[in-house]
Amino acid sequence: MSDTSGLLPLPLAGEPVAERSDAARNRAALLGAARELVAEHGAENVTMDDVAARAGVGKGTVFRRFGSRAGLMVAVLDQSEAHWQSQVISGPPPLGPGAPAWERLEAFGRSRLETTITHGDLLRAAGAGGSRSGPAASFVLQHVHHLLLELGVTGDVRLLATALLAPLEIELLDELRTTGIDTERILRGWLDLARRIVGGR
Amino acid sequence: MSDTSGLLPLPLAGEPVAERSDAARNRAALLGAARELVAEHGAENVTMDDVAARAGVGKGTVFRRFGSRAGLMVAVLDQSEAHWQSQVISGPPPLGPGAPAWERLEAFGRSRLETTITHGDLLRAAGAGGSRSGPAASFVLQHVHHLLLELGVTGDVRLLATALLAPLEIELLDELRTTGIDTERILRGWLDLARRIVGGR
DNA sequence: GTATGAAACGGACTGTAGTCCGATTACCTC
DNA sequence: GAGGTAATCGGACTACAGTCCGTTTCATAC
Repeated sequence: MSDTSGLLPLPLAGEPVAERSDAARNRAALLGAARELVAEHGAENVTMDDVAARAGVGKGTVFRRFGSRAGLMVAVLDQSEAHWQSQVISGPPPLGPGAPAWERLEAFGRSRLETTITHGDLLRAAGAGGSRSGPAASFVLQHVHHLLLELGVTGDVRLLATALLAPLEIELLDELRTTGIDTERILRGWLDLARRIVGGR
Repeated sequence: MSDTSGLLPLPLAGEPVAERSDAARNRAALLGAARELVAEHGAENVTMDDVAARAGVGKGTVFRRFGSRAGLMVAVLDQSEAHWQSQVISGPPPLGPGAPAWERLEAFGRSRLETTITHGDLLRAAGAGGSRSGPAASFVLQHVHHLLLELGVTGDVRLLATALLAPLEIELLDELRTTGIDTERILRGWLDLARRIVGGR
């Protein structure tokens, strides 16, 4: 009961109740194995058994740590997107800070479109909500939300940001490109959409 | 070689090369079985074996006719949406024809949002592209495209229509509602988006 | 160091989507 | 109506995601 020591496993805020050392080690091993296998064979050709074997753990462990195949892919994705995020947070303008908000939004669209296509197989493997769950996803939403506010957009900005991101989801892009619409046209369309949402420009 | 008879299986346009009678019979039986099972147990609890058994055919046949579980669900969906489509084509305004385009678009959004949520389980089972493939999906796109044109929207109207539909996809709606955003707010947000896309209003 | 309880482990097991190929059947020609 | 052929059929088979539970390992207390 009495917390005599001041140096405990700090059960501070909400959930993250600290992870046992073997658990942490396995999480890292699994993430590494998954990253390698995805790089070698493409996300669509990586099975959970593969990942478990490469990491040298049992299959049950993969699921205990990541919940599902989609969950694992989201975790890999979050790693892969770290560099992109750093570009947005502290890279050179106009993607990074320092440029006017509208130019940052333009740069964001261009860059996000590229990144989504590059990580296409991971995003598809991460499943429907893959591009919408996990740290990477909320970072993106947060960023657009912020830019829209800076641009003086009024109303339900949260929903407008979501609406602006929706057409950049991989499934939709796949569909459009299958129909013969190329990336260039998609980008122009998105910029037009952004312009209309932001208003007068 | 020589086409002496004028009354052949008419290989007219593109694909539909006519279906053998047993094939057609089985397609109908499968569709019926699937519809019943979905109604009884919900799409997420219907397996391909169930459907094959209920229709009294082999499992291979289900896949030959519909390609995949998602394909089957899209087919069921297309049936389920027939009534909704008829409302749009020839029902009373403002959803049906006769009302000003803007009012029709408002009615469309409201109605589409409801329908998507109602058919949620089917749409989810139809998978990512489920709401974007099949006759039902292209009908919806076509309709929005048409209304936007009537409203004098200029630019890449095809892409704008797609962008306007994207936030109504079931996965996104699920996500929003999980976050505690209710249907009413989603609808208001969508109408705001539509207003911005259409311009001045 | 030892004891103890909780958490994590692993791999056999289950359920289901999707494939394969020999047997069957519809349909056209003569 | 017999024959030929290409499409269709069916159900055993494969591959993979996800579950379950007896066993092992970690962390803390004493």
